[in-house]
Amino acid sequence: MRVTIKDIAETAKVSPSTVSRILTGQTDNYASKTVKRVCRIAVQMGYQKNTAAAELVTQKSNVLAVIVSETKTNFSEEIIQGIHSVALTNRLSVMIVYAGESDQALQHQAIKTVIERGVRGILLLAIVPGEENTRLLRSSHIPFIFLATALDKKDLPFISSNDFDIGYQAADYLLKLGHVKIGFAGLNLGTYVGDLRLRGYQRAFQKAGLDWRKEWIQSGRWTYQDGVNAMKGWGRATELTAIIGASDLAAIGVMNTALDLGMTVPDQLSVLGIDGTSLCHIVRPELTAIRQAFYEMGRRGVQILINHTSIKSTFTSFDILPGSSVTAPQ
Amino acid sequence: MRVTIKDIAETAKVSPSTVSRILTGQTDNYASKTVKRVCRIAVQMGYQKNTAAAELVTQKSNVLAVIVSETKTNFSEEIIQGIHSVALTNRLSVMIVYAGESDQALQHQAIKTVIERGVRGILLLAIVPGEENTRLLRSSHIPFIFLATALDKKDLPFISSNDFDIGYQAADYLLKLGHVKIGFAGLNLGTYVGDLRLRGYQRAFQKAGLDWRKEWIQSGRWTYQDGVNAMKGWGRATELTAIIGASDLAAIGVMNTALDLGMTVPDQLSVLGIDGTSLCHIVRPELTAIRQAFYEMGRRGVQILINHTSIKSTFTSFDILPGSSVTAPQ
DNA sequence: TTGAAAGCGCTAACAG
DNA sequence: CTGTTAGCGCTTTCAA
Repeated sequence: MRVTIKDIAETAKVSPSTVSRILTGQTDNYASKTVKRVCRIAVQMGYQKNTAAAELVTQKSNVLAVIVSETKTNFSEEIIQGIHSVALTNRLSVMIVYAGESDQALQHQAIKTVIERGVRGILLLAIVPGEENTRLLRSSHIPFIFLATALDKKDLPFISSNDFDIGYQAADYLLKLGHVKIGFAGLNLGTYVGDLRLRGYQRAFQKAGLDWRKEWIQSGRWTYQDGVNAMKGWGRATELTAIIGASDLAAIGVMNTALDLGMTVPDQLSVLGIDGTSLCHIVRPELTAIRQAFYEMGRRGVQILINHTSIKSTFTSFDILPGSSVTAPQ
Repeated sequence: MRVTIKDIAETAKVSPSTVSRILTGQTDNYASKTVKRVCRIAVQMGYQKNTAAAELVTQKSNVLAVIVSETKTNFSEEIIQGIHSVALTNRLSVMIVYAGESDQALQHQAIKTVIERGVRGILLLAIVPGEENTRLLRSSHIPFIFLATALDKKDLPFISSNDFDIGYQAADYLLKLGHVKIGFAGLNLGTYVGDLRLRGYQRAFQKAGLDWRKEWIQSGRWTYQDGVNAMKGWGRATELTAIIGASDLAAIGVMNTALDLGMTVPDQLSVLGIDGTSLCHIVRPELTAIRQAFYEMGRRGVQILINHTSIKSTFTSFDILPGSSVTAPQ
């Protein structure tokens, strides 16, 4: 049996309440010799607090839950680091639970688990919730926020980039360099985020007074393989002079496939990623990308959850991560 | 206030114990109409179990803790997936806590947190513990196991590859291809794992009746940058015809730097990684690597912790992940 | 400066 | 088939 507060109380010849108060730092009005004695005995006996008991009585928890999509997104690590950085300074611990991206049953399971633990807040990473899970979240009265994915249900709070702007800026960046035939690979069309990015892209063309073509858009699910497939589809003789990857991985898929086809990047084909993760630096040529503020999303998410202000959606900024995979058309 | 079992009991006109039993699935000897009624009411009232209370009374938890090194290791994801796969089928949830790799204070904090939660088991990823933390772990009486890092303290259980063999096989593979001047970049010498890999490498040379040189070994801390630095140090005119990276990232650092220096890979220089993570596929040329069984480490780790057999150290196997970064010397 | 006592929400004997 | 009762380990009034 683990040693309890009561055991300490007995050996220290004080009451359990005294031990409790001292161990939780309320030493203000205790004789300092009592404090010292109790602490010493606690250590000697190898006392470890029982968090479950404490949480039960105080009715609050110091755990933040992060529900992560299982999908191979390589940016979650960065977000989680942001989350940890703020959690640490607030003496919160972090519990990470995996769920499918859109498998509602798995999602339900994950959400239920963390609600039953009475966590202090819930951060949902790249998760798109169904009706029922939305209800479940709401009914828990636990503060929650979605990260890295915008949602079209207006009353669900999220922190993400403005995906319309991302699409717009990506296309605009290439258009301004002089490209006019620009592909878009790996976009998950039919999702809110995917559609927004596409509309941003289209808008940039419209503003430039140029036309885009349907066959320049190759949808997918943000993956490396989607980039590969798109590029294979367009082939070596493509009219495109620049391609936007819907994610870093998709862009790298495009780039590698282009290289495999014997094309040169960026001279024959410019490739622009979206995300700006560490992968950009380790591929050759280094990937130029729209860099999202993932770390910041994590930080801000926690801050919003623990400050008892109202939780509303915000956008984080993004910028261009310079690389060597984009140039003006030759 | 959240709905409790007592609330349900009242509206259903039964006792709390009845509700408890039904909700925990002990419906065997209950009138099925009672069961149905109770379940219906529970759902209607939006009941969510209070896990803290349940764990307090049953004195056991369904949480596995994973303590992860903050160091930029890119294989932890694979291990964690392995952990989750087994956890899921055993209805265990997983809590991930970050700690420094060798910052004993951060480690202590992390270990303490999970012990205080009374978790079911502790998995430590790429963590090398100090004396005090070892004691702390032991004194908790919670089963624990180290993953992906061998330990020289014989009584601490771990699951990892045999690092001596890895070093040996890596060198042997290149020697058998005909290389005789082989570098080793990014090894963290002074650590148990780093030293073992080096000894394996040396042994392979000895067996082949060949000599290695001190300047062929460039130590570091497994990072990309260490690979870059090592290759910069050797320079374009190096006598080396093949290089082993201590990790995939280190190998990629070597490879990219060699390319930047105008060398060709693998013709002028073969590069072999250690780890075999997904990065190998997205770099060009694709990285050939010693592939460790990370997913399996995670799976086996959980199985060992939850089977109440004795917990002892084991090795997982490794193999060669074929790529295009290694060839016979030209 | 300290203690007594109540109770958080749940489970599990033991009783009927 | 169901209820009564006790108690997990902790915190926190209230009282001294």
